[in-house]
Amino acid sequence: MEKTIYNSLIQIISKVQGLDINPAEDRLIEIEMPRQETFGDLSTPVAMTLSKRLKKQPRKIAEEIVELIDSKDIYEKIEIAGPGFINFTFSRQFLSKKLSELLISGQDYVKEDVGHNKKIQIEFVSANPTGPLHLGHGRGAALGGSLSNLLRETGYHVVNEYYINDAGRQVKLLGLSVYARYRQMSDAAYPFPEDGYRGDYISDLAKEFVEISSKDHIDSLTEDDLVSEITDFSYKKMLNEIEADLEAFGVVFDVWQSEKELFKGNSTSEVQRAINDLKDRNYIYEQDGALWFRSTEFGDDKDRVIVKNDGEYTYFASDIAYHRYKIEQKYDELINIWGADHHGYIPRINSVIEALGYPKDHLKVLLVQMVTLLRAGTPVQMSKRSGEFITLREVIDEIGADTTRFLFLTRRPDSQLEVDIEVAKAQSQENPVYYVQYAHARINSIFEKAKETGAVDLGADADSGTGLYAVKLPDFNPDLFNDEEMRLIKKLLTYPMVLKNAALAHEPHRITFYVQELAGMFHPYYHRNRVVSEDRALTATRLNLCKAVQIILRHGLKILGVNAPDRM
RNA sequence: GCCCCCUUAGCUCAGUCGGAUAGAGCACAGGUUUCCUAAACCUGGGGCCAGAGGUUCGAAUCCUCUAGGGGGCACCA
Repeated sequence: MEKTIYNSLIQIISKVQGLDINPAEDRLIEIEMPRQETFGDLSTPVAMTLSKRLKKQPRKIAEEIVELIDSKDIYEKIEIAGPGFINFTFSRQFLSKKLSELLISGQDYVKEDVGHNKKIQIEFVSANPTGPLHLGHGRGAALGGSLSNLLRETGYHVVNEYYINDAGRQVKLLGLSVYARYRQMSDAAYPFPEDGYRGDYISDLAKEFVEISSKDHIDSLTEDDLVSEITDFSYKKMLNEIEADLEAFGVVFDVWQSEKELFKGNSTSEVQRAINDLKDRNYIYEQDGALWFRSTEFGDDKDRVIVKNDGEYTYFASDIAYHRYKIEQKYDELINIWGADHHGYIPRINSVIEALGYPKDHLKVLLVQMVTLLRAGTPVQMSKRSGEFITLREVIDEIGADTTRFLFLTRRPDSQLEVDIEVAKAQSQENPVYYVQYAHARINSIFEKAKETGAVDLGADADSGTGLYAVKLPDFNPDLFNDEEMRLIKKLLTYPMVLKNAALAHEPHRITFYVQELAGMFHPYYHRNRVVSEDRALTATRLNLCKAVQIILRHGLKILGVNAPDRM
C-alpha cells in the first residue's frame, strides 16, 4: 500500500519544476497513517516539506503533484487538505487485489526486506551465572528475543548471543558461598563469605554437589581444588538453569560466549591481542603501575584502567576483547541490550569501538529500564546478595510466559516498569494478551463451524492442529464487503508498514500495539456480522477476510514470542 | 556536585526520526447470550501532554531552565 504511493510520488517529484534533488534521498517523502478516517487511508506531508525548498505555497505544490498522478483506478479519491496534506483513499478494487495477494502468500506476504540480509548481532541478558534470572533480566530477554524475531522477519541475518561472565570475582564468590554452605553441613559455625550469595539455591547447590560426588573423591582433594571444583559445578549448573528458564520464556541463543575463553592462551589470548591492538594504535599508557586505556580521546569522562597495579585484568579488559572479537566477526551492526544501571558504561564501550577504527554507531546500546516489583502494592526488595528476589521462573510459573512477555512488550523499553505480581495474577482474566489470543482462537472456531456446514474444506495435511493454515478458501466477491470490513482490510494492509517501521526503530512494542488494535477491530466485527450463513457467496467472502486477520495476528504474535492458540 | 532515563485521563501506558480536533486498555456506571467461544460486545463521563521560556508555516514530540521520580558516577563486577 505504502509502496504504491511512494513509487508514484518518487516519479512525480523528480519531474517537479525547479527541484534539484533526488527525491529518494533524505527521507523526503514521508507516508503516514492519518489518525482520522476522514483524512484518507494514507497521507503525505511532502508538499509542505517541499515548500521550503521551492519557495512555493504547499497547497500549490500539492495541486501540481495530484495533477500528475495518473493511476486513477488505484485511488477512490486524492484530496488536498489542511495546510497541504495530500490524502489518499484507495479504491475497493485495489484493496481487494491486495487482500488476495495477502491470502495467497500467507505469512510470506509480510516479508518486508528492510535488512537486505545485513548481518546483525544482538547480545542480551548476559546475566552473571551466579544465580537464577530475575524479572529484570526477563525484560531484557523479552526485548532481545522479540527484536531478533522482528529483524529476522524483515530481512536481516541475526545472531543472538549471550556473554557469560565466568571469569571474574562474582563467579569465585559463588563458589566460595557454595563451599561455605557445604562446610556448614558438618560445622554450623563455619564462616560465610561477607558478600557471599545468600539465596536458598546456594544451599541446594551444596547438597546437589555432595549427592553427585563420592565422599572418597571429595576427601582426596585439597581445599583449593575442592573450591574450584565446586565453583565449576555451581556456575555450570546455574548456567543450565538460566538456559532452561530462557527456553521456557521462548528465547533461544545461537552463541554462548564464555569470558574465560577470551583469556585462553596467555600471550596469544583474545584479551592480550586486543590490548596489543590498542597499544599499536597508541591508546594505551602506563601510570601508577597500572595500564590505562585512553577513552577520554573519544569523549569518555576519564581514562579507564584495564590492568590493575596488582597485575589483574579489570572486567573492562575482557569487555574490550569481547567487542573486538565481535567486530572481527564482520557484523554490519552490533546491538547490546543492557539494564539501565549500566548506562554509565556506554561512553567507554563506544570509545573502544572508535579506537578500533569503527564509527561509534557500529554498536548500538539499547537500555532497558528497571523493573520495580510489587506484591500487593508494596515493593519487593531485590538483591541477589540477600537472596531476596523474585525469579523469572517464578513469574512464568505464576502468570505464564505469554502474559509476562506481552506485559514487557506493552511498554517502551526506556520507561520504568512497575509489575505487581498480585495484580498481574489477578488480572489474568482481563489481560490484554488473552484478548489478542482469543481473536486468533475465535477465527479458528469460525472455520470449524464453516467446516460443519460444508462451506469450506479444511485440509488434513496442515501445519496447525485444526488444519486452518492449509485450508483451501473459496473465491470471494469484493463487492460484498461492507464498510466495516473495508476498514478491517485497510488495517491489515498497513501491517507491513508497521513491521518495517518497527524494525527500523528497533521497537518490537509497536507490534504489540498493532496486534491489540487489530483484535480490537475484529471482536466488534464478529459481534455485528455473521460469518457462516446460508448465503454461500457472503460466507466465502467473510471467511477470506477472517483468514487474513488470522494470518496477520499469527505473524505478529510470533514476533512477540507469544503463542497463537487454536482454542482457548 | 556531574551525567543518563522518565513525567500524557482516577490507574497502567501508546502517540509513527515535528504534522491536521491528543488515543487505547483497566477501573467506574448501565446494558447484551433461543446467534460461528461472554477470555467477547454495546452505551457513558473523563486531559493546563509536570511547569516556564524559546526554535517555525506547525511542538506532547526539538532546545534551555525549573520541579518531581528512578538510575549511574571504582585500579567492583
